[in-house]
Amino acid sequence: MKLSPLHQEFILHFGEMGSRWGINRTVGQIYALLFISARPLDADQITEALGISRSNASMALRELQGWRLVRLRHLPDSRKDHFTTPEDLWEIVRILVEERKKREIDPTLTKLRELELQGPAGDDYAEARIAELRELIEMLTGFYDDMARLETERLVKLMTFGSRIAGLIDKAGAAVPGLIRRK
Amino acid sequence: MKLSPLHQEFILHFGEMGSRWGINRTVGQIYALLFISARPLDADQITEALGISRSNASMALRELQGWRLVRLRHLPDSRKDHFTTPEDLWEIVRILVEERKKREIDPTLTKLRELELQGPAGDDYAEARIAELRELIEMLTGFYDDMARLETERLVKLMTFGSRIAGLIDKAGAAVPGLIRRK
DNA sequence: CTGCGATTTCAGAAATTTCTGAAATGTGCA
DNA sequence: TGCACATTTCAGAAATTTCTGAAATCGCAG
Repeated sequence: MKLSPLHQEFILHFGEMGSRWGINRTVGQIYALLFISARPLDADQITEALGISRSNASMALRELQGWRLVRLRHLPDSRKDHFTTPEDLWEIVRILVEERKKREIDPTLTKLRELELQGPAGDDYAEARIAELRELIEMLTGFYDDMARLETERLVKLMTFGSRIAGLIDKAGAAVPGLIRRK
Repeated sequence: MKLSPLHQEFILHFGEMGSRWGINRTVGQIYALLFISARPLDADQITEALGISRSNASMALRELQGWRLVRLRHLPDSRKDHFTTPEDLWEIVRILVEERKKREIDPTLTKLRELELQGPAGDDYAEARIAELRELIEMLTGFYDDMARLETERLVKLMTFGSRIAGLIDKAGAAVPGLIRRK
């Protein structure tokens, strides 16, 4: 399992970016390796390709599975576990956004609601700011939920259509009064 | 500068979330403190409120300014630097998305283009995968650029309108053939 | 200039995260 | 059941990140 220069560079890049993406180098590298591998790899192949310990690979793979970015696959000829990334890039995008939302946004939304539930604390500015932030997050996650419900083809159309949507919305919004509520 | 329980909880939460958001605890806490403060604070007030060293505050504030999430403000009565967060939450969202794009996505897009430029490396699968990924990122960032260009009011309308957009798109897309290209 | 308060820099300490090797546990086939 | 291989766990080592205190630098009022 020697890596071509292309693989090398791609994998090293993902390793380096890992810390910015909130994963560690090994996790990033394994994901990259699986992403550009035509067929599922087992843990020993990964271990050898990346020059890491078997236990490190095991933990990183577990984390990637926790993110649903890597899947276990049992090949008929081997008793080892083999791993792959989902083929469909749009599926990967959906998973990534959903998982990041779960880890980075939902806990804060919950906390903000808790704080509001605790009632007035005698600091109007802070309370207003917290309420405002909660409302914003609710709007953004609401929009995300709507988009997530669309099938991929429509999503692609929508994105390709880009800013021309804005024009449509003005018309449509005007045609459906009461629909538009501004913060 | 003693903090109310509300402030305490809010600030501690942002500190804890920091690691998930790719910033450290101090940076998260300072941002939280400034976010719910009705008026600008100077570095010593921050230092005292959070129980951190002056130098730590200095470095964290520098990082927050690098993110454009905190601004320097000179108060007429004091020669100390004072700090605030932008008032407008939508502005904050725009800044956050833009900065994260810059740090988390742009370097990878650049790298993918580099790899493609290096020409065929004899691994069709990997090359196809890389091209596919690059195209996807281009589509997503292109859509982001379009949305970022909209003024806030239109953006809010669009988000509120939610998935009903999809219906519009189908009609609009049909009316503009050649516009829709599916990967 | 000079002096003083404010700020930044930076080397090392402290804390946290990542990684390893060894031991424990799991799995299924003979 | 027992064996052979596969995987996971986990305590400590290694690496990295964060934080501090002291010293250096800045900036401006007198």
